[in-house]
Amino acid sequence: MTETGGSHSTKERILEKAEALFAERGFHGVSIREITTAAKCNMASVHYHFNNKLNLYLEVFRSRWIPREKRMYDAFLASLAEEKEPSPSEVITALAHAYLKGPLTDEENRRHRQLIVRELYTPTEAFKLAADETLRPLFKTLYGLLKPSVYNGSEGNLTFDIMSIFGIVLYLNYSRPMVSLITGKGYDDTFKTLLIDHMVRFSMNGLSTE
Amino acid sequence: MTETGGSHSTKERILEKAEALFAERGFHGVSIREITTAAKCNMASVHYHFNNKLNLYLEVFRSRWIPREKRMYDAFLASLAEEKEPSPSEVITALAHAYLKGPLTDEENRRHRQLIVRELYTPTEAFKLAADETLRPLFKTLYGLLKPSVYNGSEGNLTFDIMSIFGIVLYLNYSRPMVSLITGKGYDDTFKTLLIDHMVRFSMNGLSTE
DNA sequence: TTGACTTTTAAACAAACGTTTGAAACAAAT
DNA sequence: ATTTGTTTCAAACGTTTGTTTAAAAGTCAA
Repeated sequence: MTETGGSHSTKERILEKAEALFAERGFHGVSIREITTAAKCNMASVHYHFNNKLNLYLEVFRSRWIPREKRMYDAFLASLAEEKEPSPSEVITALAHAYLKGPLTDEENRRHRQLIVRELYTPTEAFKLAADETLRPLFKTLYGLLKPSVYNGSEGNLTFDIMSIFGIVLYLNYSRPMVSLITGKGYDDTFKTLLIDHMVRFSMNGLSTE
Repeated sequence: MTETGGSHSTKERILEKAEALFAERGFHGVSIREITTAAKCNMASVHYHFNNKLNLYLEVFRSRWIPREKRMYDAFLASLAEEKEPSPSEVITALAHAYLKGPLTDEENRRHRQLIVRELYTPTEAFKLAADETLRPLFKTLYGLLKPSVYNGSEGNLTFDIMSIFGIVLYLNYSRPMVSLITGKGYDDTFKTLLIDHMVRFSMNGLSTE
C-alpha cells in the first residue's frame, strides 16, 4: 500500500478517464480497454485497483462524484453564510449560482450532471450512494431554509415546490441539446446569467401562495 | 411483401420487446439475443426486418415513439378544443393531464419517457427525429397558446417559462425514484392528481408577472 | 546487494457480442 | 403439383467483451 502519489497515479488516471467516458456514454457504452487506453495503462490495472468494472463505476461516484457534489453544497452554504435568515429569493439565487456557476469548470459540471441524470432515471447502486450522501441532505437543508418564510397551504406543498425547483434547475442546465434547439443559443456566460435570472424569477413566483 | 399481419407479427413482436428493453437499459445495455428471446423468434430476424441493431433502435422511434407522442399531442389539443381562447391555466392543466393521465397506460408512459430522456441528455440520431416531428411542434403550439394571455417582460421570457414547465413535468413525472425517495410515496392515482394540481399551481404562479 | 512487497505488463481465457450464411418452412398463384 | 417469393431458423462467423494469469518492472528498507 504505497500509494506512490504523484499528482497523477495510475489509479487516479483511470478514475478520471472512466468518469469522463461513463458520463459520455453510460456504463454499458464504455469498455475497459477504452478506459485504460485513454489512461495510458494496462487493462489489468483496472482489476488490480478496482476488482472489476462495476466497482470502478461505483468508485467514480464514491471518490469523485460525491466529494464534488459536497463541494457545490458547501459553496451554496458559504454564499448564504452572511445572512442569518436568508430570504427564499436569496436561497434560490444561491442554489442556481452554485449549480450553474459554482466551483466546477464547465466540463466538470457537464460530466457531473450526466452521471447523476442517468442514475435518476434508471437507478443502479450508485443512485443510493448519491441519494444518501448528498441529494437527500440538500433537500432537507432547502426545506429547512425555506420553511420559515414560505407558507403555502398544506404541509406537503413545499416538498413539491422544492422538487419543481430541482426539476427546473436540472432541465435547464442539462437538457442542453433541447434548450439549445429551442432557443437557438449556446451556453455562454451571458446566457447562463439569463437562465439564472429566469430560474429565480420563475421559482419565486411558483413559491408564492396568492 | 406479404405483411401477413395478424395482431402480432414477428416484426411487431421484435419492436415491442426492443422498445421495452431499450427503455429499461439503453441501446448498449441490451443485446439482440435478449430481444429476440423475449420476442420468441430467431436472432437473424432482426437483420431480416431491420438490417441491424442501430436501425432497429431508430425504427422503435419512427414507428412507435413518434406516433405515440402524436397521440398524446392530439389528446392535449382535443381537451382544449371546447374553448376558443383557452386560458393559461386551462392550457397547463391540459398539458399536465395529457402527460400524466393521457391516453397511455402507465407502463407505456414509463417506456415512452425513459426513451426520450436518454436522448435528451445524450442525443443520438433518434433525438433529431423526435425533436423535428414532435418536441418542437409541441413547443410552438404552447407558445402560440400562451402568448396572447401572458405578457411578462421581454420576448424571450415566455420561451424560458415554457421550458421550465417542461422541466417540472418531466422531472416530477419521470425521476420517480428520486421523487419517491423524498416523498416516500408511490405513483398511485391520488398521488398523480396531487402532482397535477401542484404542477398547474406552481407553473401558473411562475408565469405571472407581478 | 539483497529480499520482500507493490505495481504494471503482455498474453491468454471463456463468454457474449453483432452479423452472415444457406437451407428449411411457409404462403399464394399458376 | 409446381413454381415463386417471403419469412424463419440453426449454426457458424470474426470481434469484442470482462476477467485471469504469471512474469517482469519498480520501490524501498535492511
